[in-house]
Amino acid sequence: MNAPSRSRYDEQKAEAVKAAAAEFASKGYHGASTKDIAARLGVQQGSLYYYFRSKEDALLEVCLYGIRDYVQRMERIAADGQPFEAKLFATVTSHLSSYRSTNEALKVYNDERLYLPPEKRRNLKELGSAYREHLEGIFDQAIADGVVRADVDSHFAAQTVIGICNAWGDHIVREPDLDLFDLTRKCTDLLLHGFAR
Amino acid sequence: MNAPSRSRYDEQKAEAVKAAAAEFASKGYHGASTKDIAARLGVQQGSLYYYFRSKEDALLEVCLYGIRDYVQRMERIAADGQPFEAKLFATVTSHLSSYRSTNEALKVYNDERLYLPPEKRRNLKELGSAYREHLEGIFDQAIADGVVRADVDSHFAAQTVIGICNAWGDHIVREPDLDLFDLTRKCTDLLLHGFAR
DNA sequence: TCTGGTTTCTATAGACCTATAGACTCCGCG
DNA sequence: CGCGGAGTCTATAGGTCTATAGAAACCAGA
Repeated sequence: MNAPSRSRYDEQKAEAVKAAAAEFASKGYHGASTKDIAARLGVQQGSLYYYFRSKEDALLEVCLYGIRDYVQRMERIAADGQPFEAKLFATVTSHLSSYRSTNEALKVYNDERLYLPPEKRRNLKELGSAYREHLEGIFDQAIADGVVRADVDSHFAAQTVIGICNAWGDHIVREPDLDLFDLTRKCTDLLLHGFAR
Repeated sequence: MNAPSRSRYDEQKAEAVKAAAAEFASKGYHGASTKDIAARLGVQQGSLYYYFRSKEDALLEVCLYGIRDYVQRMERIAADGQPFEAKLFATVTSHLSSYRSTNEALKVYNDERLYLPPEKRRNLKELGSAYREHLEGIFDQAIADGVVRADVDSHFAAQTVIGICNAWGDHIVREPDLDLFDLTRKCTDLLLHGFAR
């Protein structure tokens, strides 16, 4: 991709983050050892410490990698001029496809970030809140526009959208041939109209 | 409760399972040590092995404890003669309130069961499948009755109901003064009618 | 009080894990 | 060729973890 502009160090570090993400995702933060990560990366255990100050820092980097571009996408969706339904569809698409594109790092963000000490979690918290608040804003706007029912609690709605996407994310990670488009359609259909006739 | 009918061993073991559940829920299976569990129970680390053959067995027992009565409740809901809406409400109520009543064991079942080796997970799998299938059956029936739209995929619907409940379950465990009734109402409202006007 | 069973304790073996220190290899450049 | 830095390796200190073995405490009934 942008190989020429990245140093060998950056490239290798990105690989290391991916390896850590994969191990953390499948075994959990505490269940994955630095030896496991190193083995996946094809180096010796001690060599990891050339790229990470500590295992905890590796987790932090994976989490950041997992949520960053994802928040940016959310900002773009919130700011574009699309109607509510399109925004919702785009949100779900973005969220679900993250589970494929960013190599399990989002799953790690969701499941393992709580194991970080508070001071290291601060940046993450801001990113996560930013995401939720953008989504809430989209719902507030839709309520004001009369597209969403006035009695809907936008905080509940945003959390639930995130929750549904994360819940299906677990399935996506585990079942590689799930049809994401179909799943996205079903999710937005539920969110908009429910199951009742 | 039924203290007279239970031996001292059974009582202490139940306490041990609860302690293990609490530790596994807050630190994860690998992050919680047998020493932590013992400390919470008020005994020495080695003493745990009087009740559990291994740490893994402790996890298994916690998971079983977490899902058992919950499946039974689902069976009762599926079999009662109530209309669909009432069944759905009861399902969500049952699921969400489990996160309070059974002391985090359901959370452990959801988040940590994958760390069990396949042979120990078999029983759990059956219980989990039973749960999902009952829920699917409720949706199939509702579709047949014309209460739920014919184009709804009952498998997707069941998984999503479970996913939403689990997602909110995480919040419930972390925030003790969430209003469960209100939350249940909002969830069923979403599931039935969606957010759109 | 003595006895046998139940429950808990102490102590430890043996494994594994993180992080560090210092040596080694590789490669671009003068 | 020789140098210097980047990246990787080996080896290990120091800690924690699970599981076990055997001693000790407790308790009910004869």
